Amino acid sequence: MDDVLAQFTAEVTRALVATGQVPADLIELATPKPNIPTDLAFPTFKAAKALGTAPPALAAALAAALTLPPDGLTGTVTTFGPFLNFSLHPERLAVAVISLIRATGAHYGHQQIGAGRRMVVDYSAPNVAKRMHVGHIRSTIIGQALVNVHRALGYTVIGDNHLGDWGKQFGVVLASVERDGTPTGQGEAVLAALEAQYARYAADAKADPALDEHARLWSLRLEQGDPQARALWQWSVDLTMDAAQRNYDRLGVAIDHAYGESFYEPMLAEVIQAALDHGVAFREAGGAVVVEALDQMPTFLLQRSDGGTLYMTRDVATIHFRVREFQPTHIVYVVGEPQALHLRQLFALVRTMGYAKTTELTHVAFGTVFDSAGQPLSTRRGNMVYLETLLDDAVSRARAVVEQKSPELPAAEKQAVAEAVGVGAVVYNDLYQDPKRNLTLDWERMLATEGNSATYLQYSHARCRSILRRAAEDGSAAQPDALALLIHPSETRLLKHLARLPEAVREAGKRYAPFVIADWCYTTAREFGVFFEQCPVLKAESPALRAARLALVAATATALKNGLSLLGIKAPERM
RNA sequence: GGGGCUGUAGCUCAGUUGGAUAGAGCAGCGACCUUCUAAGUCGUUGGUCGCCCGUUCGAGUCGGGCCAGCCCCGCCA
Repeated sequence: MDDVLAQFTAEVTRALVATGQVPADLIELATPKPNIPTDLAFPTFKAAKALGTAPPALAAALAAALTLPPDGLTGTVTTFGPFLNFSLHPERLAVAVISLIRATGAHYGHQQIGAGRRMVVDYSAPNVAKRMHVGHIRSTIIGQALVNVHRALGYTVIGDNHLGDWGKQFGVVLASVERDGTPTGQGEAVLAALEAQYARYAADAKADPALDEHARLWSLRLEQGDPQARALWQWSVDLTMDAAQRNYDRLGVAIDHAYGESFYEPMLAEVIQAALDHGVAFREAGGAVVVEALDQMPTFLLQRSDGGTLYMTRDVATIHFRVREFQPTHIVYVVGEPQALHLRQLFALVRTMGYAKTTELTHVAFGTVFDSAGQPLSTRRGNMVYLETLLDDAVSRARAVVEQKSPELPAAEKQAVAEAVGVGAVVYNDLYQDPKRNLTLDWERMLATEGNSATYLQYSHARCRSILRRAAEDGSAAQPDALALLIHPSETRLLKHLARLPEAVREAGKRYAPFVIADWCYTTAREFGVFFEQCPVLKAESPALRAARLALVAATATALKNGLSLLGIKAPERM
């Protein structure tokens, strides 16, 4: 089913072509900026030039010659100099938009443009034996939103959690466990303990070469499949995933697979050999396998001189595996901007090797998180913020606000609202702006309950639901409606914006930019806020108008909830 | 030295096939709760779109050159 604006555009295009005065390939319609009081414009500059006439003359001639369908979505047609402007017909807009939202419900905004395409999304990727921190939250939250958006667009999406469960540092993890024992506890607390003993061991090893050598030995035992090393490693993987899962559950994150780096260990020799055979890489005198001067990019390694592999090696193997296993049309990496060069090199290498001939490879780069003093967050600086404590803190602050604003709610509901609001604030903080910008962790901004904030969006939804609940209680919800009565300017503005959700979802997918949907949600909430002030619903002048406004409120609630759901934000019924 | 990202109001950000008068929020000032949730709404203050040049009917948007901030550039991930 075409969305309303697509129908409108098609209708206008058909009418323009039917005049016989302008060929279809010269018709480029534009959506004017919000400050321009029209809904669709035909800037006639190019067409006029091609036809050898003046733009204002062409606009006027077309306006005179146009015949629009009498029952269509187009209302008035006007000219403004060289611009030929089309406005939506308020009554028919209301009927079309609300009917479509009613018919599609929780799927309003969903479409099928991605049908038949398969997308692997690589996101989250926590490191085993470490807590998830703000660096992982960006990948996790942006990645899940992109998964949601592309599923809504009809793509078959496969999420893959590329766990950092391999590499040299595991020798230190295992050696420290051997020396200091296995910490016990729940969630991130036990991981914190493990991190601490890792740090102690690493520090001691700097002074004591024997400890360093011992860690190297554990690393080797692990790579060779030694049962004891393997068992300890598995224990740390399970521990990490348990803790991560608690965070994922709260964030509405569900990742289909977790093929960690370790999974690719058996495929690495083949990858190195293939690169050598192909000639894209060579083995230098010291033994290292080198890729040089690929697409003017800096040299990098596929194998260390001591025979060890690198994350590049595993990443090549990962693409090779994903292509064979999933036959994806797209692979999307939700990885920080500092790794941009690495991924460009990776993509260039697999292209050269012929591993991903028909797969589009995309790096969705996100910026670095800074603290309020402008310092990057790092364990070493001591300003690191961990995901679980971040969520807990946000929820407890939200709880205080709920206590103050809605003391009448039952305790269990207060807690549920606080969880939705607190977690929503953290999620929204990562989704309200373009991911490639750097982000400042600003508690005031993040936990704001006004302006462009998750809380404001949730509040707007709750207000809709509140009206609908009252209507259901007094029985007025059952009245027959007359949607064509919705012609108040604030109603029309709201309806026009509701009509834009499908387009916003498409754009968010195309640009890998969830903030497009966040923006849509925000504008929806604003337009609803104006409508709420200006148009009484339950006390509307007539039963028919009340019923029509109730339908608009219901449509707004549905659409807003859909938008929030794509972002992974819950929409409580009351708050 | 080479490369990437960013630069729009005091602060945080939108502005994407070039198009009309560059938009929000926060902060500041002022107004509105006997009417559906004031976590709201309205008004107002605030701009050399980093700088210069170019492309053209038209540039915040495209191209080139500078400037500033962050990041990356073989044996970590």
